[in-house]
Amino acid sequence: MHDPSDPPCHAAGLGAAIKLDYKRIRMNLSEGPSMKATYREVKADILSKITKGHWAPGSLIPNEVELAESYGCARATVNRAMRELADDGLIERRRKAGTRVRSSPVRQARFDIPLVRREIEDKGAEYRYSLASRSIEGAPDWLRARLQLEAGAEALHLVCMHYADGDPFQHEDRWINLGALPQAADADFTQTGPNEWLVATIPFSTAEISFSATLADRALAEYLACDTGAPLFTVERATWFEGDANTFVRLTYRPGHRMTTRY
Amino acid sequence: MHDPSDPPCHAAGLGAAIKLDYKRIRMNLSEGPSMKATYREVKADILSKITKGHWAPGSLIPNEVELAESYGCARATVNRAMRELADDGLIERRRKAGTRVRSSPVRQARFDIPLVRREIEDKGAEYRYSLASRSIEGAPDWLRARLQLEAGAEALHLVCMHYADGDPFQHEDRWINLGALPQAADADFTQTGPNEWLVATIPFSTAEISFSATLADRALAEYLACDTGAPLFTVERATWFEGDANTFVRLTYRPGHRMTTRY
DNA sequence: CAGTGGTCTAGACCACTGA
DNA sequence: CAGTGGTCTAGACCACTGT
Repeated sequence: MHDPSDPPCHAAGLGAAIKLDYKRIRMNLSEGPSMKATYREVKADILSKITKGHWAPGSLIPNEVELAESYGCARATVNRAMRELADDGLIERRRKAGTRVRSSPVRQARFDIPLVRREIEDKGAEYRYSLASRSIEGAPDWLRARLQLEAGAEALHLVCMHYADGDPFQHEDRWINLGALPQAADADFTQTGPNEWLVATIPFSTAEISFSATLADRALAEYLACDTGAPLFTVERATWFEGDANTFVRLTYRPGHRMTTRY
Repeated sequence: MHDPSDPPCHAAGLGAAIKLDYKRIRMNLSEGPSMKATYREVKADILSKITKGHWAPGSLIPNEVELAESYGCARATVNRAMRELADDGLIERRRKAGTRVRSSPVRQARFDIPLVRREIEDKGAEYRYSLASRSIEGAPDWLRARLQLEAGAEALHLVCMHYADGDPFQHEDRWINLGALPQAADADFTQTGPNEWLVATIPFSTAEISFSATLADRALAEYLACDTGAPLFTVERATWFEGDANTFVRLTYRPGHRMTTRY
């Protein structure tokens, strides 16, 4: 994930394809300090020792000073390689105890959370947006619970649709906390979606996101032009900015949608 | 994601809560080089400048040398702070062009992909495993396509169930490529699941993972003790080791399952 | 070609933590 | 208390890339 050669959208580069400098092709990193190694080469070499089983899961790796000597580089260089491997979940480091190969590597995947517009345009399809309904309501109990809002909090409730080449792609059911974002009441959501407005207004926030499967009820089926009872992939997201909840959204995708990544 | 103070399982620490050294409490990082700053302090300070709007999205940030002077630290220290912010998707760096605040930050979330056993035991429930069926079959066409297997490839097909406190939790439909893992044919999957065997056998591999929603058919409904037609959250994963596909699995969760994270 | 980030170094001190 | 990783430095050279 640090490696600039990783594809930008995916993660945890196990296959750290390093750009090979042909001057270095002949060197055998496992042997002597024939040439100084870069941190990427060190990282790649250690990685291969792990994946090829030379260093078994759970076993202790030489310490940084020793590795630096054997690779013929500075300790800081080894340190960076090891730190990234630790971030990638492949090794475990503890002071005094040393560094070990993880017995069962942490499996983690990183997902991009794109704006719908980009998601659609990246497919090469034409994006279209439409606002289905807009109202200001007292926040219902489930929403107040979810966002930790006070009793009596008011929210802007929007229902929108996103289309790809004219076909329904995603249904958006959004609540904006007017206590934190009163200016949302004056925003015009008929031309662009609330997501784009929010990104422009509060670009940096923390979020809680969850994925699940839901059944198409009558209304959703009509919006998404699918059968009632279809299984739909759903994303819910709540975001906060400086402690205040500002929005909750439920995004429901058309049938068959998948979210994919590599790691 | 680099910050050791982040919770271990989640990601992209926007709220980089740094452990405050009380000796430093009085210093104002935005002012002079009254005291040397650590990379975490630099990172936190830059982050706050961004989130609080002092540095607008799209705007240019001072270069490393200038920042190092204003924070009273070495350029390498600023570099590490900035590199991590770039990894977190908050800023964009280009040689010669300098560093800019991302106009719309890259939203990405990191998910842990736990073993089912851990997932269940972490809930405080008792884990139970059961093998429902086992057979060696020619790989069906869809599987050969998905894993890029040759015609005539043989696969071990396993169907398993995972229970939490006796209730069905997850249905596992797994195919193991016997071309790459012939020893799987001799493994005993009656006591422990194929996942644990695979982790022990080929701990490091690359994977493609995808999430979707599927409908419970008759068989799934019986396995999961739910109604036919229930919407089920599904994870599919294919893994490769050194270019050879070794397994494909479809994991279907009991109704109502959610996968959640923060970022 | 010049400005910016990318990386490396040799050495230093610090912080944790296992024995 | 001693060994290991965590971080910082001051300086250097390199690799891109905008102008």
